[in-house]
Amino acid sequence: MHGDEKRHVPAATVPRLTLYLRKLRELHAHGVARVSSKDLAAMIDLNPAQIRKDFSYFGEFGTRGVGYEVPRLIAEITRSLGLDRTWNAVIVGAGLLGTALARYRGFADQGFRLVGVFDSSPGVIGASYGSGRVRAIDEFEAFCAQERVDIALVTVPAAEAQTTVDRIAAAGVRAVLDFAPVRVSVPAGVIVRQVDLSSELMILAYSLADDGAGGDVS
Amino acid sequence: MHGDEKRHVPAATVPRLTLYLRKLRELHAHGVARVSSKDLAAMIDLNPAQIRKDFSYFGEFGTRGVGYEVPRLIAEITRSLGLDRTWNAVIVGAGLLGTALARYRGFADQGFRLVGVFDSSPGVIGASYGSGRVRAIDEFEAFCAQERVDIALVTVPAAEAQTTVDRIAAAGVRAVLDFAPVRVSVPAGVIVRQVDLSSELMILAYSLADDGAGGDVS
DNA sequence: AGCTGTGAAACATTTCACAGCT
DNA sequence: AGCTGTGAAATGTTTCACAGCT
Repeated sequence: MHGDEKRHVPAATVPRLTLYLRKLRELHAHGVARVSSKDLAAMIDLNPAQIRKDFSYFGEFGTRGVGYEVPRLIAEITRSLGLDRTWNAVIVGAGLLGTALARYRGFADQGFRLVGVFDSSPGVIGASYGSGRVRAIDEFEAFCAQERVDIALVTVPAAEAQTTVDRIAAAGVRAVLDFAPVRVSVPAGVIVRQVDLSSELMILAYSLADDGAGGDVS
Repeated sequence: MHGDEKRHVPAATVPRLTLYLRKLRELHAHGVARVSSKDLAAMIDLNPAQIRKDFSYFGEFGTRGVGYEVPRLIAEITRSLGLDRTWNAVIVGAGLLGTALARYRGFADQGFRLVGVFDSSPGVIGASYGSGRVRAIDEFEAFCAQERVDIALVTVPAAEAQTTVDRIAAAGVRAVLDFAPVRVSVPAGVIVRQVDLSSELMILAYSLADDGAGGDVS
């Protein structure tokens, strides 16, 4: 209230900030200069108070009676999310999904830089993926010692996920996005998020089976 | 309490059921016949009461003093999630991600059957993706009239996501898994879930930037 | 008059703690 | 003695409602 005291940010707020940022960039691209929480809420289908409260955990970005300046708000959320810098990412596992992600431009748009792709299979090592070549996983530790790696995207088969993540954590990488359909455990200080296709399909199945409709599980 | 009255299932319970199911199948494959909520909780890193309460929304599956029979529990959760039948899925958008998903076996393992892949680009239509060929999106409505389609996985570019989903919903498909980084709106009765890579990366960036570690946002 | 920022109320979810069965 | 099933308490999140600024 009186300075830069660190407020406690609810876990549910952070994913919403990414939605706000995306919509605000879109508004900015369309030349919109100002927006109110009411307007933004209508666009994202949320309660306006939710939006104001989410912002309030990071500061006071608006003007009473007026609303929020779009560029200012973009800058503040960008900073709040830690996107005012570049994060280096690697992909471990150059299978179908791994190579699809490696070729996906739109990484860089958001301040994420793909600095390497690794695999253990000799048949894949050396293959080209757009801007580089797949490296052997055995080079991973040496690579990390040379180049800072902030985030690892893990796209190895389920059976290899845990040992892969162990290795990644041991090499000092502190954030993992796991696409394998297994929960992995990590030492304290390492964050894992999981993107789980079969889980998502099952949740949809539940909603379909449960009732004719609106069984929303989001 | 006295029959098959439909209890209200919290939205947060359903994703956890998929985790239980996966772990139970693993236990079953390893020949484990019984498990207690305490043991299962330790494996998934959850509170035992959470697990018991999640189950309780669907019935009483355990035996006091003993625990849960693994096969029985698998059967009950499978049924509760609506996985005691086959669900037909299509992929719309045969780009990098779409084709990677199309080739991904492990769909069928879970009772999901990929019955078609669609795209609008002449360069891609007719291309083979393992068990079939990419169809023209213009055939989509006719296809849906012929074959039941329960779930559509949308892997088109962001700019086309909304019109694609409109078309899918109009064709009578009631569940969508959207991989495009835009929130789409749908008529009532249609369920959308979003898998959002850049949002996930931003959430990881927040956790990394925020503090040295444990800034868990899951 | 209009919109933000925020305590307080309403609602949802998780965890505790224990009665009740085996 | 051990473990489930579940009310009740604790915790977390969303929404309301309004004071305070422009």
